[in-house]
Amino acid sequence: MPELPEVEVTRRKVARMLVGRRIAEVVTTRDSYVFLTRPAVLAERLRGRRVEALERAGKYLLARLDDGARLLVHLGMTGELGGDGLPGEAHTHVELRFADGGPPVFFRDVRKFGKVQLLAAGERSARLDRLGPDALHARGAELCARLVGRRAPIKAVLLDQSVLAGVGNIYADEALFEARLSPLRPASSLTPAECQRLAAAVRAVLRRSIARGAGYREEPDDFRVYGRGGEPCRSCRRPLRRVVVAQRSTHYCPRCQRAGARGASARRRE
DNA sequence: ACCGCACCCTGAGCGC
DNA sequence: TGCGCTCAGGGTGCGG
Repeated sequence: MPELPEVEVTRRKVARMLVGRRIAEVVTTRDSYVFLTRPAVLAERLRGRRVEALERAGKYLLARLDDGARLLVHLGMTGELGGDGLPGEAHTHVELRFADGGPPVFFRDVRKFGKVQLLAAGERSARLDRLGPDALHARGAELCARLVGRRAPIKAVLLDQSVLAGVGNIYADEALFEARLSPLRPASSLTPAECQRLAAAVRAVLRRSIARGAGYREEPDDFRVYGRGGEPCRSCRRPLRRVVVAQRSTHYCPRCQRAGARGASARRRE
């Protein structure tokens, strides 16, 4: 579930309970899909380390440790990081206990699509290296450059983390609506002006969501098109459409987001 | 290099 | 109540 806004809100919240504290003990469940670093190794290397900072790269969280190592966490679809978990609660995979005796921090993930990995000091991560520019600071020219040669629908390409890191299914739909671009447009057909519009829309929808405190508690009303197939468009009142693009549900207004945004009607006005 | 698809895992909601 | 089905906001890896 978490896209960039949820991850950023989590980062800000968890930074307060993590940064500056020394890890005394690590409790994990048995090895599973979520552990890119074996639980025993993770526990051994984290013990005694102090957390210097909690950073975000796209949808990844990175806890920087005092020995230069980094703890990488991805929340997948259902991952949660926080201090309000119960020890031994189902789906809790990691519990960090601290030397100060204060409240522990938990990593939970029902579906186990999340990931935990310890990167040694200076160790590179192919996952991180793959990421494009952070979507929160998307720039039109950068976006445009990455759409060259991409014939897939712009919606599908926006989900590619090497294009813009952090955009997921919800905010891809929201940004395309805001930019008045059809999700079905071949990515490479976007003009520089449209790339600018889209980059600005991506930044805007992400920032608004962070400001609202993005999360599961978000009001359905906060989304303009996502999950609203069949409902009237807020702009033109005609029904929104739900289609499947890149195996993901995709919501848009066929009238406000025309496939030929640079089509006949747009050209006629020029 | 790009694209579509299968797959990873669990729970919620729905029709019967 | 229970069963079987579909769906879910993540990413990777494969073959074409």
